[in-house]
Amino acid sequence: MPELPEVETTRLGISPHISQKSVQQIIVRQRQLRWPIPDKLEATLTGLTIIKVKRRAKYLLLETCQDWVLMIHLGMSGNLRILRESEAAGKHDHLDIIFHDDTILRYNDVRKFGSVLLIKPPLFDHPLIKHLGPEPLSDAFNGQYLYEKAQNRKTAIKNLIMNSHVVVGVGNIYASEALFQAGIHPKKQVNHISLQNYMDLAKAIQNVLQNAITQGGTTLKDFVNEQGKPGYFQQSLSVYGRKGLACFQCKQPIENEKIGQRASYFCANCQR
DNA sequence: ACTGGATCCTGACTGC
DNA sequence: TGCAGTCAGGATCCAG
Repeated sequence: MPELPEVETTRLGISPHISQKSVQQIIVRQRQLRWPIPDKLEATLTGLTIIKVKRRAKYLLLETCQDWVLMIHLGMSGNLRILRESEAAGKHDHLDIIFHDDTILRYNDVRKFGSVLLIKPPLFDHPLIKHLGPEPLSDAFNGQYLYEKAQNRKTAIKNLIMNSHVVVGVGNIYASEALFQAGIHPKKQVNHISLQNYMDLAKAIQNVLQNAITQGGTTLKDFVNEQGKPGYFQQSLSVYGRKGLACFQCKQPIENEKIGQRASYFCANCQR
């Protein structure tokens, strides 16, 4: 399930195959995703050239030569692949974008939680982007920032860092991993955490995400890159999915509890 | 303004 | 073997 590293891996993977190419044809097989694929997509995008593939949070932004941007979210089970030649569409292959040189960008999403939308700049005004927090790997995100965001709240720390209005791109897996790395219990109330702990946590989040990007995304569920190949990050997970197994630091069993409706993994001994 | 819960969907897995 | 129930998970929406 794509988190920020998977989306970035996808961006880096598809960009060289579709940049500076013009759209020749679009095939939509299923319009009903998180939001319906707009009816005007085919007429609007056909003939336009993709200039650049950018990313904001977990949204991929395909900028065109005109005033349109194709905004793609992979939801939880979505993936984009590059095909060199036509290949029979599978059950959940909802969209093909075919370029003038026959390269195909194919969108697949089993659970249909993703979205494909057409938007106009300025992007920061778009309702889905307007209220997003800073990118975790940017200078705007640091311990001081997190500390300030926490002051008037009472929620559990794991909920805070997974809130995309606070910071984007930290999903369920990497939230558990970062909290373990920082030695903070996922249920700890956000206004009871010191500035020093927030500085450690911000660093841990950046460290976990950067490592995952370097390694090409996690393959824990069904993530595949632009070539349909899995990532390799799962070997590096310290707590996620390790319920009952020995903590790598202290050998106590890893615990599993629901926090904010999400499965959470932690070491009650190392994380306080 | 903030919080927790419900919600969208399908496939994998568990238990009877 | 079959069937029902549970779970996974991003992010929005809604009610309190």
